[in-house]
Amino acid sequence: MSDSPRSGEPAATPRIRLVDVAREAGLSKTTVSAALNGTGRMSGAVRERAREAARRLGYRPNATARLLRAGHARLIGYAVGEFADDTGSYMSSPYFTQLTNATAAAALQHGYALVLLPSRRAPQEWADLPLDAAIVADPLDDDPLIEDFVAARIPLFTDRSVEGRPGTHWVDVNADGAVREVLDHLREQGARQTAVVLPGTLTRFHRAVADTYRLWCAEHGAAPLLATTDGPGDGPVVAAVERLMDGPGPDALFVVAEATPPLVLDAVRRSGRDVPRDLLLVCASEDASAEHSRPAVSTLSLRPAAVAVKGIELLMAALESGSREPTGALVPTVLEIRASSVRAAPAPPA
Amino acid sequence: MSDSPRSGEPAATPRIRLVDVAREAGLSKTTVSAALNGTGRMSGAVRERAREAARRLGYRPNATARLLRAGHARLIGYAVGEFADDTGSYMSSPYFTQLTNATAAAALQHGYALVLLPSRRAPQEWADLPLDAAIVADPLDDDPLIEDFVAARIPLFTDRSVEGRPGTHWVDVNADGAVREVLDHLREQGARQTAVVLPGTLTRFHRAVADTYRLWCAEHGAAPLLATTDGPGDGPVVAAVERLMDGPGPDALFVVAEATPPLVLDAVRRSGRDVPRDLLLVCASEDASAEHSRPAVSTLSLRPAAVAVKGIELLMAALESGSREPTGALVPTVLEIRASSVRAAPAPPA
DNA sequence: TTGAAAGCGGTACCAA
DNA sequence: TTGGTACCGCTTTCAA
Repeated sequence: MSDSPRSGEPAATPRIRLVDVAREAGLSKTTVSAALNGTGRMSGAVRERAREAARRLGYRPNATARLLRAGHARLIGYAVGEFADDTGSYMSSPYFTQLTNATAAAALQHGYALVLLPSRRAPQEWADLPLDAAIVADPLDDDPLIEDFVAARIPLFTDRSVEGRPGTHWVDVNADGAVREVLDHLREQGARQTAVVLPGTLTRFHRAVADTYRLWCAEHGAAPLLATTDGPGDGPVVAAVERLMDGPGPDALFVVAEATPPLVLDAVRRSGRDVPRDLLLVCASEDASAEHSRPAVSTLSLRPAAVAVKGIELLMAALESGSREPTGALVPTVLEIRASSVRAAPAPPA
Repeated sequence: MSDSPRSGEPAATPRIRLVDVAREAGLSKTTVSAALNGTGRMSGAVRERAREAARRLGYRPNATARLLRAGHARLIGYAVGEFADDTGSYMSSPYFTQLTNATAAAALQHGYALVLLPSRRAPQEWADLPLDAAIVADPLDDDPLIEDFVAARIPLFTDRSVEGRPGTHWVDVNADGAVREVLDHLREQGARQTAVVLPGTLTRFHRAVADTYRLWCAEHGAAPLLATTDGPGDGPVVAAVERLMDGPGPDALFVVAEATPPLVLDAVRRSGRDVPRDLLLVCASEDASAEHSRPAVSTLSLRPAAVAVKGIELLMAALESGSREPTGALVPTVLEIRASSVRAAPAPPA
């Protein structure tokens, strides 16, 4: 119940403080502090004496006290859609895994560490954490978390939905360009009709994809064919593909809902179609398994790592300048063309 | 360069402190603090006056100062093998993704947040963070990170390699039981020889698997057939499986190296074998795609979520009692038997 | 019911 | 070169 070592416990050795070291070394707090931090000017002998005493006592500076003095904790809060939810449907996706990894790496490189936040459950649960900034990946519409951070005037990095608000910084994927690149590519490979599979619950990105898809179809006089999944995960996507393949169907498929590419390939094949002969396939996915299936599956990478790096860059600039001027950037996607979307596979040389 | 608002910047509004609110409300720090925290005894009018002033000024308590007073930050450092490395080969595995998720969720449930740490690069980089405890998932042999935490007397949760050291807590997967369960299952299904695919670089877990495998083979008079991958990721595993399938080969396969199950299935099929007729297959994997392939792939789950929950439990117990008494626990695995490892699939009823 | 003052554990400014 | 002391911002004890 109490923090004081009054209870009848194993009495976790009351932590050694700077004063203890100073007393042991017969020096003052100031001198010992300077000695250990390598600052100040003093004889090598004194410095060594202080260090020796610290070592002997097993002294560890109290990080919180330092932070209080420093005025910042170099800590960035990080929240993702369903993150830290037992279901974890989102975080099992390679996109978010890579985004999280890359964000942590980029932040660390700048001397900041990421704190994993509960995304929805309890609001303001981060209030006790000394956050210098926050990141909300894949925010909901009118995400309360975003409102919280903005209200707290904590520099925030998230998607374009915050564009223009002071203290916010956005990075988004160029959905429009991505969709056009994929559809153009498939058309060049001879596709007459490209069907698209989207998740049932649309994020900003998915809405943009749907819009551009319809637009592109109108521009090219093609009939849009849009399938929607019943939920997240491989199962619903496979089911949607099977539904799409049931009947004459399209001659190209662009699966945007996240799924394991080899599984999509299998689903198409079960309909009796050959890929790429009867159907061209592109998946929006960061899953490395795409390049190891036969045929290898063409993928559209949303480049989570690039999003992370750019976002951290914007955040760092804001943190260093202290400016609340909003900034933002669009990150281009990358289309990796593999065998699954190339109609005329030339005979391999030799 | 400087923290003081001296530079010619947009002068990020000097943060509102408790004293500012007190002055605004015409009260003392003490009273305002009590009012905002809902502690102390005071007239509703005064409390409201304090709150109103805080709201008007947009007051946000300084988390660091609170922590200093509280004596703990409720922060747990978290490091994984190659985590926060641009390569990210490890973290792209569902095992670590789920382990991380579940750990964060469990910690959060106890009021602690996870801080993502750089695993190898710079030692002691966490020294500036007010960590109450640390977690090292998948430590290296004689991991320097572990030595650091132990030396710093920070309660640590990792694998069994630390067994018995004060202040450490371990949770491990029951590798021995897992291997026996899988091999027995395959044997019951008629397998005469089960080959095993392991990663090239063996972790504690993989070494235990190899040992038990050899032992089991000796006990059952079977010839061990062990293949090793050239590196992490799907590619090398697929290559290893292809090598194994080249020739007469075994009649069952237990893939322990992490790979996308449908890809393994495909690799086996390319050798002309049918699964499960010609070859029974079990993969050690947390990948959900296993249940959506045709046939669905049997998996051995190492239960990262259970490991996380148990580990956090041990850590919390230690943190609450202040005891440095080492603790530990073994978590059982789960074998999900699906079509890929059941030889005689009975005709479905009706 | 309210407030003054003493810390929490360091760091940094000066004076000696 | 070294040490005294104020201070980071908040909570808490205790006296008024």
